[in-house]
Amino acid sequence: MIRILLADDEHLIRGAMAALLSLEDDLEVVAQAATGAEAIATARVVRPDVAVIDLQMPDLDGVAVAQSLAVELPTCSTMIVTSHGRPGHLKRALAAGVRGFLPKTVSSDVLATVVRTVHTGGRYVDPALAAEAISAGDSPLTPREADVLELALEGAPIEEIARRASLSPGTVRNYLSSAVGKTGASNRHEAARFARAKGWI
Amino acid sequence: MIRILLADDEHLIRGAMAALLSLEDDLEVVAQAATGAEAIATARVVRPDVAVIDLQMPDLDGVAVAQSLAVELPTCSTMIVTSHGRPGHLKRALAAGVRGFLPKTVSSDVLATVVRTVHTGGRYVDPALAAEAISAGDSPLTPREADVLELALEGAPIEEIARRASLSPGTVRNYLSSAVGKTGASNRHEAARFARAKGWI
DNA sequence: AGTTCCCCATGACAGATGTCATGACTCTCG
DNA sequence: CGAGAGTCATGACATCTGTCATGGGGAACT
Repeated sequence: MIRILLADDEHLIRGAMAALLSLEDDLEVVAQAATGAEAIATARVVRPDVAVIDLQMPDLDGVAVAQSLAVELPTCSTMIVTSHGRPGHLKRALAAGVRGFLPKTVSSDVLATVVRTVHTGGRYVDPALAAEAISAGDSPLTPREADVLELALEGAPIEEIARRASLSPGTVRNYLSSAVGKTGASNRHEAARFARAKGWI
Repeated sequence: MIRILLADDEHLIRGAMAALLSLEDDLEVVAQAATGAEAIATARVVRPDVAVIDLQMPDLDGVAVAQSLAVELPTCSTMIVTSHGRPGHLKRALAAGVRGFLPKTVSSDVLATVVRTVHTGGRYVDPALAAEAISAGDSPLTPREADVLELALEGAPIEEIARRASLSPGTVRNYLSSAVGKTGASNRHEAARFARAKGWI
């Protein structure tokens, strides 16, 4: 019997997934959590075999949870399910030791299969997401450029970005200009959206 | 027995919700759809009592589906479930004749209860979303301002917005300036994000 | 030691953007 | 009808942004 921890902030989804996984004879949902912190705390106690974590949760990112679990419970395999699969997340997740990465568009059969796969030490990444990640390529942005571009995401004026990044406005403009060039965008806002879509920030 | 049509592009969620609803004795999921168009086509054939529609789907918006169903199948009550509850959607949904509006954070009990409520002609809107919608207030933007601001959302330069809206660049700048003033933002990008958050565009 | 890349900054310039004044046309409402 | 509001446009002005040249300092690699 594979003991599963399920974490998703959407109560409905979580309950439904639990119901669905429980239909399988060899799977058992032994704990549920609605936040990242809760997931970690619960995992410490119940020590599940597999943790199925939603990528987007109010507090801790699914990847952050996976990172903690990898350290604290090396015997527990972590897999992530997500609604919006951006390439960057996949890379970060794999780097954090996640063994399975699925969009929520897969069928329940696949989910159950992947739970078994990761439990036996295998890995599984959704082919479509993998292809997207490969096509997105590596980020051409330097760390600083990425920082600044991320602050630009909310549409703040350069003055504010400079303050928040503790840089001179001129430097911010240089970084942004460079980022705009690298992304092929026509202004920083477009560049920021593009980089976000690629998972670079 | 209440006959239900379930539409959600996320296969996993849809299957899970179906499993969950089927646990109830008086509910029966008679059809499922992965897109808006599919939902409408299927509904025409199976004529369900209640349609449970996800707000965000690849093709047609959940609200658009609700609108079609209200016309074609007046006997079918429509309710919408969503992950990201923005106030504007709620208003649009109610205007489209939707009888129930829920975030996916609710428990399955609530879902089942609301299905029964809307089936008997009642209405149900999640209290938290309702409060948010009220606090967001009505949009101060004129229709044209909203149009233009929406085009600005992607970060396009004014030149392109003007082309896409078939307006002169000067006019676009006037609308945007007005919108920026009304939202209290410091530039159009911030204004666009703000308006989006409020559900105005 | 030299090269290369990143970080940070400044200054200058052109073009994009935000703001304001102004005006014509249309529609609605009292 | 007149008032008010929305739509569309133009012109002028100040400011913001994007781009480019330039330079010092540090880290990494050859």
